[in-house]
Amino acid sequence: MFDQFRERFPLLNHKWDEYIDLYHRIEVPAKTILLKEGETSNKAYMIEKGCLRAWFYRKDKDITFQFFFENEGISSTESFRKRIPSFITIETLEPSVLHWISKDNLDKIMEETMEIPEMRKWMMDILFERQAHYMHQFLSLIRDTPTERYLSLIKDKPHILQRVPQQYIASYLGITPVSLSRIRKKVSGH
Amino acid sequence: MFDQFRERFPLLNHKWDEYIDLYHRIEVPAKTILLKEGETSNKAYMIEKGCLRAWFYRKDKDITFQFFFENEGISSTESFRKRIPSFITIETLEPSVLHWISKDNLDKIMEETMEIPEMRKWMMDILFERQAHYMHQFLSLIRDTPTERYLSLIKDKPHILQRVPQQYIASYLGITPVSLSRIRKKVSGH
DNA sequence: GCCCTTTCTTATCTTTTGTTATTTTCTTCT
DNA sequence: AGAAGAAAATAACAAAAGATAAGAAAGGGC
Repeated sequence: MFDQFRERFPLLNHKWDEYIDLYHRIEVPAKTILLKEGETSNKAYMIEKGCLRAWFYRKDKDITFQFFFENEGISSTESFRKRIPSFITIETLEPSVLHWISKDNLDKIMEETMEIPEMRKWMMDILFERQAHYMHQFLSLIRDTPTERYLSLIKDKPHILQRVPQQYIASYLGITPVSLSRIRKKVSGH
Repeated sequence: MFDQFRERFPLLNHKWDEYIDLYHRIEVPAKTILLKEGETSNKAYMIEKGCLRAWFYRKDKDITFQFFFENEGISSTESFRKRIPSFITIETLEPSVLHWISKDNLDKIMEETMEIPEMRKWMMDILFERQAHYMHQFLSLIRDTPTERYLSLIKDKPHILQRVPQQYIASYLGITPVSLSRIRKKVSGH
């Protein structure tokens, strides 16, 4: 799962071995909570296999605000970065295979690799992409109707619909499960 | 306006002079369009005085998705970074004093300063903060009602309400001007 | 395969928002 | 200051979404 990095950058191979050794592989069942709202995150995860969601409570309902799949990284960004309590819970939706690394070790990797211009550029790209991702999410909410957002989801991220229970998708779209069910009926040719 | 940077970082003073010379000061009236939807951005701006908004068309209505004030930087991020057409228009709301720099020059500054660990850390912080900003915007839209969002705006960013016409705030909240007017009436004690 | 639990759908009613049009208030410009 | 234009408030109606409850469908565990 880390071969993509190894191939991509001209860092000496043994350095990659060293870094990859700092990751720990774990297998966990569905509905495993990796980080609880209020706790301070000190692990970042890479997903080898499976699917996770990040969510939080709001008036005794849970609101999902992001899904994660294979080859993506996941952490409670602000909590992990600033060592403050997380406002989200991270939970597996399927049995998953994950690789985690501690904050201290990741910081160490960062410090070293950020000296290398190429790695730096790569890191910046990732940060800009993530910023753009959230910006477009925000934009879609002020611009589109729930029906339009559902249709975009079908078009752009069909894998989410296939693997994630509908109730979680509803809150991700900013609506109730009942409303999503109505929209689904409407768009499937009344 | 650049003194904040000069004081903050131990870069030799003459380096700052050199960088600051790459900025051009301009004074523009209200409703000046600095970048038009579809054009490729090659300038980034710093705001010395005034107030701007970023917006785009949607079904012949304009939708505002961000406001900018004194001491903030503004550009069509993706357009500027990737040299692709911008999907937003940038426009002054008040007569403003701005400082702009070309992409080439800013790239040059970046390349040099990113070698310095302290500057790098600062840059990373900025990128993370911006990511967190959009994330929270997104979150607020799937979590809160328009009324709640309006109340947060009063509480957290009262300066926006004081300086920006209501119709623009409405689309920023994801609702119509009529609806915002109703909400205002409701929360001001029926 | 069967039971139990969870998830999804459907129905009804209430509340909120959108739409369109009109009136009132506020700005701006000469 | 006064006129013209822009912005905001209001009204009336339509459309959409929330809340709650009940029944149908699906999925997991044994």
